[in-house]
Amino acid sequence: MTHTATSSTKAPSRIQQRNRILILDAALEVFSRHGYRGATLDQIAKQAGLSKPNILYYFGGKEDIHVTLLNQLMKTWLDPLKEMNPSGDPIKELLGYVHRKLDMALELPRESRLFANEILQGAPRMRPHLSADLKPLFDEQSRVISNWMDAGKIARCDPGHLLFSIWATTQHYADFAAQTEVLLPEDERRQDGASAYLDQLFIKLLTP
Amino acid sequence: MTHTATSSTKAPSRIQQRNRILILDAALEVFSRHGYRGATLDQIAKQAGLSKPNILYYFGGKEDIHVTLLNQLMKTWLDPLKEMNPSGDPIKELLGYVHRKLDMALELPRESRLFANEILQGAPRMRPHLSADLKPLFDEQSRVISNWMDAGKIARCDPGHLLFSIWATTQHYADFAAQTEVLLPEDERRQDGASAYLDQLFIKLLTP
DNA sequence: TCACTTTTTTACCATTTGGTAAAGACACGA
DNA sequence: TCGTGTCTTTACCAAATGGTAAAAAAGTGA
Repeated sequence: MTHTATSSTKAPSRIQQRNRILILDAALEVFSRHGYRGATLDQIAKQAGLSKPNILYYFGGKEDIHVTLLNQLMKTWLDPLKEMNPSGDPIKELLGYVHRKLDMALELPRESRLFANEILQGAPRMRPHLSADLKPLFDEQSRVISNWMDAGKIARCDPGHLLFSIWATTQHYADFAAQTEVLLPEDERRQDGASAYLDQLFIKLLTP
Repeated sequence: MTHTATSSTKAPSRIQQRNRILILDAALEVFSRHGYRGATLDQIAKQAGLSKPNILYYFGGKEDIHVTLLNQLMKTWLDPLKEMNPSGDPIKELLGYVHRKLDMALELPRESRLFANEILQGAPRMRPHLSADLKPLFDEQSRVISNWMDAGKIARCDPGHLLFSIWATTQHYADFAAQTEVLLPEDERRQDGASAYLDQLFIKLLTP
């Protein structure tokens, strides 16, 4: 067998685990900055502190690394949305979601940019995931929000566009950081500002 | 002289104008999809229907094309923000801005993606522009909004984050179109939905 | 310690990529 | 129709890129 690394037969060794993580971390850095086409194996290798052939010992190729990263991302990316509890207090649940999303954007900006890059490029490698994983969750949570509106617990608005606006406003702080860094003086750049503003924005929208 | 095309000496001929536009249009298509590093001159040449050396007859190189595109973009990109009138009705002015931005995102998605790509990559070629052109305008309009709040004409909130959220929500419809296409059924994908939702969102935020 | 497996390195390779040189084709006024 | 400047093509290049083969080195269990 060419390389055992590809998930198949037996348990991965200590060193295998370490290096795969090293590579994926380096790849995340590079792919999230330059997109799939713009990233090179040499960049990833250098960032990981390994040689290019060594990287190809652990992964089948450039695309394999990218796909692995995307699969991994899809899990963590959807988690905050799943945590929304239909029987909780609607406004609290939605604001909680906003905060989890904002925290994620600020703590995992590379993941956010990786996602943004993939979508910007037309989601060539991710569309199946979007249909299979995101779409059902999106529909389900849209229905939950709709039910809250029907029950008069929150003001009526389009649930889909509501979710879009939550994604847009939170991810903006990760994806457009290069812009906000220019526009906001350093002392105004803390999380508090964004967090307080988004609270205000969505509380006003949702309060009946 | 190697090529007269570089803006210097004399007036550009008919064919020169046509081909430069052809090239810039093709480059916009390619750069906006793949980012600077991911785009290739061959792709641009093919898209433009010209040979690669022919393209290099009109532009100094790959970077020259990208920079030209970015300069061009900066103008049209800032226009909607400039049109906000300090002595008009605040809510009407701000909603007008939201609509102009949304229209632009929907009519010029390639420009929006070009911008997003550049910022995602850390704005390596655009940071000077941001500081020189966007920052002053951002500060000025933030002050205008602040004054409206001081006068009690709109509810108080952070003007900077307000502008961020307008940018985020409107550009989302261009930059993340690949995602919304998966999530929204075709008949719900018209502009009306987004437009009505954003109206609601920002009216509620701004009404005192 | 020794055989055997896993990991890493060295040396390549074909293709792609940004870019150039120079010869041709073309337009157009005199 | 001819000459001169504009535009386009052909034929290249050196470097970068994704990837491979095979040998060398490092581990590892008996």
